[in-house]
This record gives sequence, C-alpha cells and structure tokens, in this order.
Amino acid sequence: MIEAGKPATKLKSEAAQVLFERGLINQCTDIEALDEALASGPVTAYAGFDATGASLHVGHLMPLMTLRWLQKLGHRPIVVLGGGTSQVGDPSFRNDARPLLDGSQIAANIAGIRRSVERLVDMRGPDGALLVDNAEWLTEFRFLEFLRDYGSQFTVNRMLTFDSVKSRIEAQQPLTVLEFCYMMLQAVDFLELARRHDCTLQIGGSDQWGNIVNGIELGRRCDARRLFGLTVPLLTTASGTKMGKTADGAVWLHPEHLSSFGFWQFWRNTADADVPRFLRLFTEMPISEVIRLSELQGAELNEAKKILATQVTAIVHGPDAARAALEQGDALFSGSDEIAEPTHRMERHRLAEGLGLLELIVGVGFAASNGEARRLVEAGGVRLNGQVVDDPRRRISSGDLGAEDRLSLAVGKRRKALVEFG
RNA sequence: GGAGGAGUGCCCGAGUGGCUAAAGGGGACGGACUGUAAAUCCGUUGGCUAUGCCUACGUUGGUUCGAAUCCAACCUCCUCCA
Repeated sequence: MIEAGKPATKLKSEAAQVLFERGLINQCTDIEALDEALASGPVTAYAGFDATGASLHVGHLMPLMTLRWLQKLGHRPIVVLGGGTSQVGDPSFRNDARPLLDGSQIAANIAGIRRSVERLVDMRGPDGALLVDNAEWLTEFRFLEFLRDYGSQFTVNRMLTFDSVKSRIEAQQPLTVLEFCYMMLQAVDFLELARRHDCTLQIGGSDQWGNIVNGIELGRRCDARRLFGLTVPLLTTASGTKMGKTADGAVWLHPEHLSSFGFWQFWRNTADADVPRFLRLFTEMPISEVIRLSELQGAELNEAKKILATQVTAIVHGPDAARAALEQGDALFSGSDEIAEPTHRMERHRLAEGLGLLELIVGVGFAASNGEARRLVEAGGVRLNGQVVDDPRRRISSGDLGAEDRLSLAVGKRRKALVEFG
C-alpha cells in the first residue's frame, strides 16, 4: 500500500503515472501489482455513487476524473449507481443514520446523477463506459441465500475494526444492523462486477477504503480473484474546510441545481493557494501547462483561475457553456455595469404606476424582500445606471431609461442586470 | 416500563416574567483595502402599505396587566436505570 505524497517508484503504466502526477491517488491496496495490470492490458474499473442527492457535487468529481483518465488511456470504466445500496445508507464516518430514502426519491436522484455522469465518461460505442444500477442484483437476493453465501464470508469481529464504524460505536451511537450490512452490500457489488464484467479495480473517496477492502477480500475468498482498490484524496480547500460550498449550498454538477455560470464562478473564486492543485486534479491540460500556470504570481494568477474555471466547466457542462460563462464573467467584472443583452424585462406601464427602487431590486431577484433590498440600498451597495443610489424611497421614472428603454441595475460586485421596459 | 435532561433566528449557542426581534460566535450579504484571492477592518442579517403594525423561541392550551421565560398536555430527541 502506498500513501499519498510518497514519490512514485518507477511506474510502468501510463495510467498509473498520470493518476499519480495528477494527484488523484490517495491510497492504493497494491500499487505495484495494479501498475503491472494497467501496463499489460485494459483494466475495467468502477466507482459507485449512491443516490443520496438529486445531483452529484464537486466532491464526486475526483473519482469521475479518475475514470475519465483511465478511459482516455485505454481502460474501461463502469459507473455504478446505487439504486440498491441507497435503500440502506452508508454509515461510514457518520455519527447518525441517514434518513431513509424511498423508491421514488431514489429513482429521481438516479436520473439526475446519470446526466452528469454521461458527460464525464463516454458511454457510446461497444467499448464505451458502462452504467449499471446495483439494484439489478441486490434486489434479487433472498435473505437466507444471501446470508449463507456471503454472510459466512464476513466476521463481525473484523467488521467492527473498521475506522468507518468505530467512532459510531465508541460514541455509543446506535448503528443498526441495516447500516452495518452496508459494507457487505458494497463488497458484493464489487464481486458481482468482477464476475459480470471482469472488473478488477474499485475507485472511491478516502472514506470508502474500508468498504473497498471488504470487496477485495470477498473476491479473494469466493472466487480467488485478485482485485484492487484505489482511493482519491479528500477534497479540502487551502483554508482547511471541506470544499464545495457556495452561498446556496453544495457546488452541484447538475445545471438545474447550479447554473453553469455559478459553477464557473465557483472555480474562478478559487483561493490562490489551491490553484496548482486544482489545475492538476480537475483539468486535463498537460502537466507542463499546469506548472506554467501555477507559477504565475499575484494578480496574474487570475488568468490561471479563469483557465481553471473554463476548463472544468467545459468538462462538466460542455465547451459552449464554458465559453458563455467565461464571457459572462468578463462582462460582469469589466468594471462597468454595462451588459450587452437585457437580462430582465418589465412592463412599461409599471413606471407610470410609480415603480420603487426596492421593488425593482426584488423584481430582478437581487433581494428576497423589500427589507433586504432596503438594507442593500442603505449600505451603498446598489447602483442604478452606474451611479450609487442610497435613497430607498427612490422611484424609477422614464428619465432613468437609456437607449432602447433599458436601465442597468447592479448590486455589489457580482450581480448586474440590464432591464428592458417594453 | 421507571428516573432525569433537552428542543431558541440560516447553523451553533446564551437567555429563566417586562429594558428581548432575542447576547455571542459561525455563515451569508454590503462597504473599505485589493487581484472576482487571502488576511484585516466597518456595517447589515424576520416581514410589511413602516416614527406604527404583524409574525417568531418544538405543538396546543392555560396563569398573568405582560411569557422564549411559569403551569398542563402532547410530539421529538438524548442520558441513566430495568
């Protein structure tokens, strides 16, 4: 087993080298043997995603990037959607049980997750990546059969030693049998994929180590198979917090939960110290280019951040969305409040009715209530046609309209609108 | 089944009859500085037809001139005992 950060002993396979230099390897059960396997022919690798949310988020990006690289280098990815395991809930490193999901929620979540996955790995063609749902086999088992076939291969003694459940037990928090069996289910997944698709490598987050190891063991005991496990690093920011939060919560991959521009902004706002690492992990630029960009200093790093944002957005949302986001970003921060195209439309007669500034701010969605809008105005954060307005009672009249009956409204540095009255 | 403890604003958490739209912290937002970074500093952080009104401290009722604060019942969670 290797730990992250240790220098790569001469790796033979391109795949292992790439994953290593990208920083995608945290731990591996047997890097030499895996390297050997990757060098001698195509390897089938899988990563699983439970349907705990309606969309994947940036935390899921690392295993997906790993699969993407493997695919690019001639190996074959399988993405497992946890339609079965989601009915149980992974207890790993959690001090309380997950709320149980019902079937319709799981189905809806899987549909959302699938769309992001399809962008990241190529499912097309006979050699394309495979997308499978573990409900396919997990729901088929009968209880006694399952216990006899697999329950006999696990000892509670060993299961209790895993860090992933230790804290729960030490904290004397209840760990139900249902949750406790999760690791068996994931182990069976691996075995099943090995049998069905000759899958020999499982990739997961570092919290999945225990679950992965169980699968490897099961493969050895049942079928004398040689399986491998690889974990990707936990994604944290330079400031030490678990990464992936914005004002509205997690940084979702699905455009319905976070717009492609919002996604782009997230990466554009990366802290300086995170830029080199993120370029490696989340873009596919040659390492030489990554290094060049990483060496930029001071304000020049902003260029690197834009490239980072655009590259990641292109991977997750497509090149067109990435380009549009870049343009939108440039326009937004060009210094003026001018935007080329109207973002909102309002009925012209509202001017005659005495449209208030606060109403306008709420109308374009920059504040949730008049009170909030009022505070923004009083704090001097609101600009009308480029001029700061600090009177909350200000009314909008036709005199405020410029060419084509438009006016610009901006709140803070990053929220700008062009309203057209027609 | 028995005994005790807890449920407060986006989150954590103080508050045990009026001065409480509720300390403090976090987060978020706005401002200054700047590079859309980090650090720092300042301000704001329930709603409204706004010198007033309404809604809010698990739920429902009650005591009181007046309750987040007292009482009762209920719901949820936790701890200990059986």
